[in-house]
Amino acid sequence: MPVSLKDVASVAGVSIKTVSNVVHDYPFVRPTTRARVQKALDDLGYRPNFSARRLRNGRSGMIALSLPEFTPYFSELADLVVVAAEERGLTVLIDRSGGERSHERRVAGGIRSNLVDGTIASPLAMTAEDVEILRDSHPIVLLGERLSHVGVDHVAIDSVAAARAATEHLLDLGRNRVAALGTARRPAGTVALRQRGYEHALRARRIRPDRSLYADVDLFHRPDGYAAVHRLLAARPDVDALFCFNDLLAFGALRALRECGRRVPDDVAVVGFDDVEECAYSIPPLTSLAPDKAAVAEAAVGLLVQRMSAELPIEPREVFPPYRLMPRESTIGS
Amino acid sequence: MPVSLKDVASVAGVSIKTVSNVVHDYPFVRPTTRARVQKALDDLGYRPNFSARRLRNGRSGMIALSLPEFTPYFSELADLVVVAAEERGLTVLIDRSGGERSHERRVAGGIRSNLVDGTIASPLAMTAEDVEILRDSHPIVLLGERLSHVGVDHVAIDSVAAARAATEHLLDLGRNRVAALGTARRPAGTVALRQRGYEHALRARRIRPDRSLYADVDLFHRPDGYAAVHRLLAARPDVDALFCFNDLLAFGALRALRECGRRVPDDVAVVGFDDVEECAYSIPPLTSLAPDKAAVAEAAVGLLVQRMSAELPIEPREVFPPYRLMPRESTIGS
DNA sequence: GTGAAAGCGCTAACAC
DNA sequence: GTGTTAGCGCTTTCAC
Repeated sequence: MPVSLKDVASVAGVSIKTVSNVVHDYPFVRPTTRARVQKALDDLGYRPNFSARRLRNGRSGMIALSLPEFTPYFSELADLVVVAAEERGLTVLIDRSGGERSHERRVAGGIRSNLVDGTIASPLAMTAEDVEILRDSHPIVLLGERLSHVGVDHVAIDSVAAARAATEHLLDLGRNRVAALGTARRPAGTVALRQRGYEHALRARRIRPDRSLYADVDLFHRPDGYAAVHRLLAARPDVDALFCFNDLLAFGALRALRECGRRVPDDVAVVGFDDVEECAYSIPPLTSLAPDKAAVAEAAVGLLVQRMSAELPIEPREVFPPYRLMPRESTIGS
Repeated sequence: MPVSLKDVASVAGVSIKTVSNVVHDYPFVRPTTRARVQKALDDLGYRPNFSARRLRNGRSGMIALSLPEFTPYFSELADLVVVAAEERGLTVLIDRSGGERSHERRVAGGIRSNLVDGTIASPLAMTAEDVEILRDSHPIVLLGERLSHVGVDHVAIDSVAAARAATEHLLDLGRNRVAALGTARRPAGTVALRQRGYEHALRARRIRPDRSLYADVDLFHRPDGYAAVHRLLAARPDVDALFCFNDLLAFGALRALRECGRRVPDDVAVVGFDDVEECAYSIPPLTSLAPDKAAVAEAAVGLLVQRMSAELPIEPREVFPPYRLMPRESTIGS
């Protein structure tokens, strides 16, 4: 049975305002009154009604974090976003969009816009137009590079440079048949950028990108990496290195390589992307391109908070958090 | 700029009620009126204010899912809970408690109680008393066995029987120095139950549980399994099997075993618990006790929905979803 | 078919 | 120091 301020007020024999004052630690309340009200509060088990509060003052103190799914990378990121938000007194409402455009749209600016004060979204399927519509009505910060230049705040590492660094690490090892795992028939967003970085690295060494070394996938999960590497090895048994566009693909790849009798890194060196915790425990441990996830989370929350509390419109900003390569045994042996 | 029903009404030249009727697809609205209102709705970009709606009709259509952290098991479970809830038209607000008691209490029945219609919580630190206080004021369903018999709905596989089955699998393989990885100085909750299942299995084969085969941990993460197995091997180099209380511990264990030159499963067979996706991709793939996670999620949401919509108080119920052992190469070779 | 108005619980401006 | 009151946006009788 919900208890309202009014209930407490009548029990304590004071007005609703006095109860409100006590609840909000308003200093100018006579100590005896305060004690009496506090007792009534405790006895009745009063708890503020957030909907009413939000309706009244227009803020909920909550932000939404919309993620396609709870894979390791997004889980680790969510953890950090929650922490960063808590430091600012904000509660995070986490939403799993399933990568569906309709859901992403709804979440980002629609249904929730009157529930949360702002949204951090990692869109998979949302289009630039979707975002355009939303951004004026609701503070929003985008994670990942898919919709760059769309006029909203943006947080993502420089994917091209990072992919290039990962590929160069393999080339520096003397490998010259480096495959790219995670490409797509019609590359877009993140995939396109990582592919570009890979190609830049090759070209800088005067190596011609070779279509037969591109392993396409539908999703970025372990089974996709597994299946793609089996196909790749059938077509190009001479491959000597693998740049995987994320770690899950790499884990699937490690398994496929092992099944095909390839030693890692002796026969094939493997680099992943994201540096999820699992990298340190795979066999062999996976060298991975590590985005500074804490910096990503911090930047996203920071930008969003600024935007939420801004009086005037803010120019869209772009933040590129740092990254670094974490070398492990999948490339440098043990 | 938020648009209210009133705004739409004045633009469409009708009353607020008519707009509401259109928004709610109330059938008895003259088509011409409906069209005019719909146009105003679209032009102004009306979106309902959820706080107001909730304030008015007492329900938010949201449930909270409170998890200690976003580890693989909880992430997979969260995915399934979101899906199960969506099927019932509910939105899930996911909360990361960090395993802190104060946070768990707040979430479970406190701060959020007026924001969500019910809560599914997987408590790590919450005590029985905490739950007692909350359960009458707020629909709640608990995941995991830690607080059994506390008078609230409960969903958890039979941990004792499941742990026993996992241990028996190792014994059936002819191993007789089976260590338990994941025990604690002061076993409680899940740990106590899994330990008991392990001991039951041993005793049924007339094997005396041996303290030196208990590998204690602080947390259930990969590094804890890794460190504990290094200690275990130092003390008991003759161990020939490992029952790990969760998969992450097992992944840490696999790595430690490999570093110590133990072959899996030839020298040491390893069983995990939870059957997270990673099991199929570890090297070797990990045999694991697989709770039916979809059934857990389904049961949790189902119980909660019943409770939320109940007129009369419901007796606390306990649901034990099925589980099964998923044999893989970490015990049965390849 | 549509309109007017009360009231959900809260906050804040304004009285006293 | 404390009380009164308007009104946030919505739903829902109850009139018309």
